[in-house]
This record gives sequence, C-alpha cells and structure tokens, in this order.
Amino acid sequence: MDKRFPQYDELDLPKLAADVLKLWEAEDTFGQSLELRKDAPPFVFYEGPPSANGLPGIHHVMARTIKDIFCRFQTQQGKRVDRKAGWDTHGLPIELGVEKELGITKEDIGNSISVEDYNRKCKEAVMRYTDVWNDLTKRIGFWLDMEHPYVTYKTPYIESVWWLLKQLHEKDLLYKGYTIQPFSPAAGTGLSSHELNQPGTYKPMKDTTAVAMFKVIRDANSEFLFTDSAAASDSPSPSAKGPGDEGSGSLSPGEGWGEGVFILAWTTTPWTLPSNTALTVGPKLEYVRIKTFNPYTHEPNTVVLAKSRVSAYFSEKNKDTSFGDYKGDGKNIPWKLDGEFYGHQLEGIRYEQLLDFAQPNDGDAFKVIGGDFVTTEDGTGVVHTAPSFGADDMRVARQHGIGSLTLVDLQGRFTKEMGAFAGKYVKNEYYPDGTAPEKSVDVEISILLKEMGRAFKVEKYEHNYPHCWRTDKPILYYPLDSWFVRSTAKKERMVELNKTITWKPESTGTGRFGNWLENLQDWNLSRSRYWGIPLPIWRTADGDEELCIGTLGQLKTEIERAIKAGVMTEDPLKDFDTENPSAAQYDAVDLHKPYVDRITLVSPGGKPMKRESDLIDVWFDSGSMPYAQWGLDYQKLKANDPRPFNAPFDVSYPADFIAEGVDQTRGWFYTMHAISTLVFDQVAYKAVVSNGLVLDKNGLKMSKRLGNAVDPFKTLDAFGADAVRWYMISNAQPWDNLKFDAEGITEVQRKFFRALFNTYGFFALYANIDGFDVETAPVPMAKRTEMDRWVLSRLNSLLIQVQEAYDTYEPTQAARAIQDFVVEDLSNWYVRLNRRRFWKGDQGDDKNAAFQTLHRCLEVVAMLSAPITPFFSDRLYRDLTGKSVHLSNWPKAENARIDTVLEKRTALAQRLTSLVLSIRKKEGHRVRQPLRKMMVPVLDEAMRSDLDAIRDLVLGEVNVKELVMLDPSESKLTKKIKPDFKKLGARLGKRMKAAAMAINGFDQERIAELEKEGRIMLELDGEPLEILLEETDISADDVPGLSVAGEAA
RNA sequence: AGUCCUGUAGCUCAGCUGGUUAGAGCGCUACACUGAUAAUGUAGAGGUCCGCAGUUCAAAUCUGCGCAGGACUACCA
Repeated sequence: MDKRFPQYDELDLPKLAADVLKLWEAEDTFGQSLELRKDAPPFVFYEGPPSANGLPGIHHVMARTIKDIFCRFQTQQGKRVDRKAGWDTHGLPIELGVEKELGITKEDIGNSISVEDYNRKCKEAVMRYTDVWNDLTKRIGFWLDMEHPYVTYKTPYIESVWWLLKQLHEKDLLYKGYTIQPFSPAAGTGLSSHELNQPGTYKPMKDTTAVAMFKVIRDANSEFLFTDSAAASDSPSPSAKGPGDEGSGSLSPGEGWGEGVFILAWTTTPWTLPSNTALTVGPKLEYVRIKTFNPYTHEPNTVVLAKSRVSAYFSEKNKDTSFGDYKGDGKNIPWKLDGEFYGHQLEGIRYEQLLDFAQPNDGDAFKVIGGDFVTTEDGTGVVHTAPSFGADDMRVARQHGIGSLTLVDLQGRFTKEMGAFAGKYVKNEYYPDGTAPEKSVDVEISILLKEMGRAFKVEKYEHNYPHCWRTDKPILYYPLDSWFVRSTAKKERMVELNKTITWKPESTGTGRFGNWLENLQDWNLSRSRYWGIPLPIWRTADGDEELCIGTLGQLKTEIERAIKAGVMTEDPLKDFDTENPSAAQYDAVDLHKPYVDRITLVSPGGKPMKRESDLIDVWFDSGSMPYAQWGLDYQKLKANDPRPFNAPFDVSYPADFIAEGVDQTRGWFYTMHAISTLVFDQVAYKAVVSNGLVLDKNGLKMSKRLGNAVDPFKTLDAFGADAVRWYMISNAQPWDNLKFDAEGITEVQRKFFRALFNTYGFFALYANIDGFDVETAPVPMAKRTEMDRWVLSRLNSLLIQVQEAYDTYEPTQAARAIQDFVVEDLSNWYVRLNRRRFWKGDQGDDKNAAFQTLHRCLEVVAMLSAPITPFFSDRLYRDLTGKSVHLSNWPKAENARIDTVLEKRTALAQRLTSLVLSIRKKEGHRVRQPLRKMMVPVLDEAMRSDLDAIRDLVLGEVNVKELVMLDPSESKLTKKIKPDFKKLGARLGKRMKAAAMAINGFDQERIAELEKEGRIMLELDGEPLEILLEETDISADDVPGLSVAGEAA
C-alpha cells in the first residue's frame, strides 16, 4: 500500500519538535523563509537584547513566543522579517557578579586588580551563558538570527552610541549638572541605589529633629494670610463652615498678634536648614492658620501647617481656651484655628531666609512651591526643601527654578561660609573615634532656632536611616556632578509621538508609559563604574572647553592634533582606516576603560582635555540598538548623511513591532523612544506588546529562594515547545500575568493537540487505504454535502477571525478560536458525523468531496496555527502537502464560502439533537434503541425547509426512523413573551419595571392579539400605554413541544 | 507614596459600547455511547460576579472610595 500520508502510532510532542528542528537545521528552513521573501516588503522587528549574564527562565519562553508569533505571522503574510539577535553586555549586574566572583569590592578595582584585568573579566563573564540562551531559543522554535547578533560591547556598537551622544551634544541636549546621590563621606564615594539596597544598610537612628518657623513676607500673594480670616479671602475655602469663621477680629496677625505669620516645616536633619531654599506644600492638601504662642519664647505667633497634622502639635483640650490665661510656661498653650485653605494658595508666597549664612546664585529662593510628593503622614505637611540634600528637593526645586545651597563639603563638614559652624561634621558619626563634640550640629542649630524664636518643636526622633555598607556610617544625600540628557526639552514631542504608537494593552501606553512621559525628568546618564560605554566627552580642567567625539575618525583626527600639540605621544588609532574601516581594524580598538582614559586631546584654545570619567547608563546602550546594531557607514559619514548607518538601516527603522515584558516600559521602551525622538524626531517602533509576568500556579512570583521557579528546559522536555506555547498563549492574554501550571499544558495536550492529531490520523488512515490523491480535481461546491459546505463556511469564518486577531496583536483570541474550531466543529461534529463517507466502498464524488473538505480544513488549520505551534503545524502541513508551512503563504479567505444561514441551520440541528438525547434520557430510552418517530412543531416555512435539510442528519444522530413536522395550528404551541428591555427601556424609563411585569403576565390570547394587531394597549398605574410588537420578543420553547414517539422500530 | 494591571463556579478563563434566569472548559457525581479519538453526549451539584457607596427604569459591565494580589517608578522631609 502506498502510504503517502504518514501515519503515527502516538502523539509525542517533544519528539516531534526535536525531529522538526533537525529538519529545519538540515534544510535551513529559516534561511529559506527569508530568502524566499528577500525582495518582499519588510516587516521590521527589533529584538530587545537580553543579558547573557544570567540563565533564561520560563518567562523568557513566554516573551520569545510572543515575538516569534508575530514574526512568523507576518512572514506568512509574505513580508520579509529580518530578526537580528542582540546581547546586552554592560552594566552593574554584570559588574557586581564579577566582584562577587572575584571576592572584591569596587574599591579594589584599580588597586588590587587593574581596571584592564577587571574589564576583561566582565567581558568574559557576560557571554557566559550564550550557548544556553541559543539552545533555548532554538528549542522553543524562536527563529532569530543568532549567527550575527549585535553585541553592545563591540567597538562599532560603541561608536554608534557615541555618534548618537554627539548629536545630542550638538543639539544642546546633553549637559553636566548636579544630581543627588547617596554619598558616603567616610568612604569618600558615591553609592548606587543598588548598593544602598544591600541588606542591613537601613538602621534605626535617633536624631534631633526640629519644626522650624519660616516667616512669611507680606505681599499680594500672602495677603490672605494676614487678613482677619483666611476663610473670608477671595480664594474658596475647602469647608464653608470652619472654626475660623467664628470671628476673632481682635486677634489679627500682624496687627497686634505677634510679629507675623510663620510656616511650619519639620526636618530630621536640622543641619540642612542653612541650605534651605524653598518650602514645598501639597497643592491639593488642606492647610490651616492657627493663632497660638511660641512654646519657647512664649510670644504670640500665627502659624501655618497642614490641617490633618494639627492634632500632632496641638492638643484638643487647649483649643479655643482663653489666650489671657496662658501662664507662659510652655504648658497648655491655647490655640485657635483661624482659617483654612488649599496648598496651592500658598504657592508663590515668599519668606525670610531662616539662617542667613549664604545666598544661592543658581536661581530663585525662599519661596513656597508645590510638589506632589508631599504627604501628611508625619511632619507638618510642609517640606523644608534643601535641593542639595534630597532628590525630591532637587527635582521640585529645578521644576520651579529654585536655586540651591551646598554648605557641606565632601567630607561631611560645614563649609567656611558657616561661620562658627564651619569645619564641624554634620553628623557626629563622622568624627574620628572619641573626638566627637557633646552637641551635634543638629542640636546646636536647634538651640539657635529656639533662641531666635524660630523653633516650634524640637525633639528626638527615631527613624531608619541608610548607612554605608562599607564604613557603617550614615550616608548623606549629596549633589554630585553628572551628565544629563535634557529629555524634558522634548517632553511634549515624546508625548505626541507616543500617541501614534499602538500599545498592547493600550493602558500601558496611556497609563504607565503616558504618565511617565508626563512627569518626565532629565535622564541621568552618569555611572561611576568601569564596565560600560565611556562618555565620549573631553574637557579642559577649567571646564571652559569641551569636545564630544562622535566617531573613531574624529577621534583619530583629534589624537593627531594632540600629538602635534605635544599632549600625546602615540596614536592608538594609527592603523584605523577612516575611509573604509575593516572588522579587524575595529576589533583592534578598545574604547573601554582604561584605554580611552589614556587619550588626552587638545582644545581649540590649545589646552589639554581629559575625558570626563563617567560611563553612561547601560539603558542608553539598549535604547541605541535600532542604529547601533548596524554600525556607522564611513561613506555615508563622508557624504554628511544625517542617518549614516550601515544597510539595512534605511528600511529597518522604525520597527513595526517590538515585544518585551511590561517591566521594560520605563526601561527599553522608554530609552528607545527617547533617543529616537531626541535624535531623529520620530518613533522607534510603531507597535509594542508588553507581556505580563509568569507566576507560579498559586499566583506567586517565581524565585529561586521560594524554589517555585520552573525550569524551561525540563518543561520543554516534558511537553514539547508547541504545547507549552499553545498553553501560554491560549490560557491568558499576553499582558495578563500567567499562572503557570503544568496541568494546564497537559489539558491543552489532551484537548487541542490530540483532537487535531486524531483528526489527521483518521484522514491519513482512510486516504491511504483509498489512495486519495490531493491532485484530484476538486468536487464543485454544488456537489458537496450540506455538512461539507458547513464546515468550509466555518473554516472561512475562522480564517477571517484569526487573521483579524493576529493583525491586532491578539494571539489569545486567535488560539482560542482555532481550538474551538478544531475540537468542536471539525473533530466532534464534522468528522464524527461523516465517518461513513470515508469508509464506504465506492470512489464517487461524495467520497472525494469528504476527503477534499477534510484535507482543506486540516491544511488551513495548520497554517493558522503555525505562528503559535511552529513545529506541530509544520509537521502537519508537510504531511498533508509535502511543503513547509513556514514557506507557504497565508490562505485567502473565500467569502463566498461563508453561509451564515447554513451555519444557523446546523446550529439548529445541533440543538435538536441535544434535545432529543435529553428526552431519551428522561424517558429512559437508550440511544442504541432505535425509535420510530419524533415530532417537531414548526413555527414557519423557513423552519420547515431548515428541518428538511437537516432531517437525515438529525435522525441518524439520535437513532430515530422518522421526523414528523407538526403544523403550529395543530399543535398546542405555547408562546412566551418578554419585553425588549433595550427598546422599551429607552422609551419608558422609570415605567419600565411596571411594564415588564405587565408584559410578562400576558396570557396566550393577549400574545396572539399583539401578534395579529402589531400593537396592544395596556394600563399602567391608570395610564394607558401602547406596546408595539417590535418592542417585545415573542418566542416558542427552543424547539417547542418536541417529543419522541413510538417504541422500538 | 504615585502610576498601571488583575480580582466572575474548587481550578483556568469568556462575558462587546449597561438590558430579562451570568457562561465555557477542566475537576466532581450519575447515566449513556464507544468500529478515528485515554474521546463524546445528557443530566446534576457548585457563584454575596472582592467590598461599600453612587449614577440609572436597569450595573458583573459606568463613577467614586476601599480591600487583596502583582508590577514599575520614586522616596520617606
């Protein structure tokens, strides 16, 4: 027997995948799929580079599956989809890994180990697991060009990044400025937030805290604080009826009650008060004005603080007590609430500098500003803002053009401007053992404030404070020089461009990403590390002249100048050909530390320039990937091409589609968007799918610690890539978190794969027996059976639905639709009911029609499912057609095949069958026992002809000899009526409920009347109301009065 | 702390722009069928649609406030 359709004994998905993978490798199917479409329009995909420093997890299977699905789908659509792999190779995680491995710390680098050796170690470490990654990628069936990946540490990549930075520099989008960083004065070094998050760094500390009083300057902005009752001012009060309304005319602040109005602000670090330049309030928070006495000077004072913090400073029992009764002993201080207002009303108010040691020269100062980070959990709801010593402070100050004072040096001592305080350490812990003074500067400043009458409350406070993990001493937040990308300058444009990007799900784009853009900060590029791309900026010692290098060619020219000027002796780029550099020439250059730092350039003014010592944020590396993956083209550079990158950059930017985890929103998604907007004023990608997490089956995050991490390789071994992929995609939307449960894979295996496998097996069995030939001329549709046409109709409907789902990045909808079709329509209905046609002896049209129909269904299903199950679908398609599904083109939907009437009719047959079986059950007649006849009342002619068409089908299915149609007039057909809520509700509104009750109460007579007349009057609460026929829904029981009659035939 | 996602049957999930009695699969119970299918069919048990308030004739669906889980970002003056 000629078995042209391979038959299998059992379904072994892991083996199937392994076999197909071998086949792919042998015939280079991936390469063929690209070659086949090499002149086709491209569909551009960017691979976000993983770090090969760690091992892949099951979530990578998820992420890579999603990427693969749409790349394969677009390939099937006839597009050319190049997929270049990439590796993220720089950054802190790698450095920390190496430090741990070598048992060293940052301080050892450059001392016990040379920077050269250290970076060599990093370079070795970073590609350590590439084999594992490549293996996983292959085994899950993700087609990716791993032969020619982009690697971020390679010289051409770094050069491209430099070129981008130079563009930013030329556009004045790169600047050097201050940023607040954790700083250890004892160790003399900045700390990364990563280092700060080491266990044990936060320790409880008892500090002297102070609520300081900032004196408001009376002017137009602050006038309402001085008038009698703030509630009576022009600005609306949050509560119309406040205690301040009681009237206390004799106690106007500024007019007899104390010397003025003070805003209260709390600080746990009084040593920062001399550097105060602003006060921050919450614009939406409520604030109050209170008249009371200063607890230290006992002078009458008017103070302002957040309403919800009043109880922390004022006791209820002293409220509204007589001011005259105050004994001046600091106890039972009377107070009166005198006006309420919102924080935004305070914005713009100026105050007198609290401690006048120095003046800021970099902006405005001593003003109340608004900040959304202000809370009322503790303190006064007013944040003392010293931009030099707090990140929030710095940020909010910058937003409002507020300048800063930095009256502390890098050793943690007050600067010389601080008069009597100069030279004192701001924390006693910084003094060498045994030399700390009795009073810390926090205490001394608090005393000073008390003496000045500017302290409202001084107390000890215990809180957690971060310590340096090296020296065990408290850290400071300190402004350090950093290089920034002025992303805020293009904020509006980024927001605008973002609106053109298709986000899946949309909320990530509008919400998480949109909000992020709305609150954009300048991008701090500086990293004081070793293994990363060095900042290509050379500066003179005085900082007056600087040069940003954009290419190796430029660097070479500058080096030659420097040699001529005598600041350098040797040219490390002497062998580099700036006309047409070769790969070998690139390889010979290392732009990392320490080599690049050995280059000294010469300024136009003739002064030597040293490189700025920082590296850039690794996120800039990956965000540069659209350009840097191709590298610079020296011919284009020479021609001053504004986009001087190697081919195929021109046709591969921007991307049509990218996909990564939702955690990349502010990572890769952002950095790509930012760089693209800033440099080229366009989007980097048109559509982005952000997938959720893969959790364990209990919804917990997988972690090594909990031991609930799923090994991707073991999972693939057990189930095969197809089942894992199908499970992941069909079970939850990509952006929802997936609760990963191996049971779910088993289920998918049993249902979908087994149904499809068996359907094919059935086809192959009989096709081989009969010698069915796919080349046989197709049986015309007119000659095919009702059921053939039905299943082809369903198939074409499915095709359209699935196409639409993939087109809109909804793979879950595609998978579920395919699964439903395969399991329900194809396997459980079509094949089951048509078995006989495949068995029977004669070779007529009917048999060919059956084979052709089933063949077509399987073939199309293979194509539709190929993006999700690349191995299984390819096997299936090859078995059916002898070709690879991945080289085939997407089937065209044939709208003419879609027959909704037929689909409806079949649905009726299915319902009828189900009802008969149900009746059999009720009556205790087994299906095996043939029955003589069943009777079905028909409602109309349409139903009569429908029944005629499905008569044999139903009878066969339920094992009944005869189907008798009952005329509705003969049958005691009862009809049901119910109101059409949508139509009637819109018209009746409130009266809907009563009308519904009335209509539901109709008897058969009234229903008949309504049907006959098309309208009926009824009375509702004494009001007449006309109901139209179309405002109701009249129906009979599903298949009314159906009964099975007759005994055994 | 902010932003976003999720919260429907024991489990995994559908429920479109608000519309009568909230669905499917798995699992469970019973029966039937079993000549492609360790399938399938029928029946049954199983739900405060996370909670509260609001809008509406009508809320699983819209709004607000919470709760729980998760993610990201920034901090704790």
